[in-house]
Amino acid sequence: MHGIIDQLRHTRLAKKLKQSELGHKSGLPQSHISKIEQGKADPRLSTVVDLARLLDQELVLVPRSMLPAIRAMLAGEEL
Amino acid sequence: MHGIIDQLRHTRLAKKLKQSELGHKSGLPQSHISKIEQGKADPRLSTVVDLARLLDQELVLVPRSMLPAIRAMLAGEEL
DNA sequence: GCATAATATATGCTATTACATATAATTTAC
DNA sequence: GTAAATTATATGTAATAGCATATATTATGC
Repeated sequence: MHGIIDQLRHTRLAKKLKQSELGHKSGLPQSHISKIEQGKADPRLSTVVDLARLLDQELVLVPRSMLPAIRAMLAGEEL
Repeated sequence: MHGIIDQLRHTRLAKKLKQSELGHKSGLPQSHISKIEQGKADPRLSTVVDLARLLDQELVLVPRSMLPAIRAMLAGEEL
């Protein structure tokens, strides 16, 4: 689970956004963003979807068997 | 958000699993599975990740720009 | 070093989820 | 049609997320 949260945090940093800015956009207090990013809160699915979208990301459900192919695709995009 | 939940429900049906079976595997009561599947509860991220894994699925965070490519890939897999 | 910026921690309250259990309603199979 | 299977709804409790606000701590920039 905290793989997704770590990725969200990584993306926030890459976009040079502060926790307080993301909090403001999402309606959550900066302190709660901090808790979520540190794995100290288990956020609701809707909260994670909202945060992801604010960072131009989407949560997708995929068959586990396709994970390698999808990861390869994402890795290629990063280059 | 309920796109993911709908997909989970669809996957459960495709695997011919009952709500009570999924509930038992996940430690959640069948009644709560029902609520989640109907969008009447906003489950925690960890709950959704657990349910997904029990159905051989994974939640993945992807750049929105890559959604079409990933969806195309997933569609290909279904054939 | 110091001021400022940013994040982490604390406290408190409300609403909701998670979970238990029971039962009502619907669907399925014969 | 009816019984059995399955899902939906109800009630209750405990734990926690969401949210507000404040402040402590750490990081950054000069």
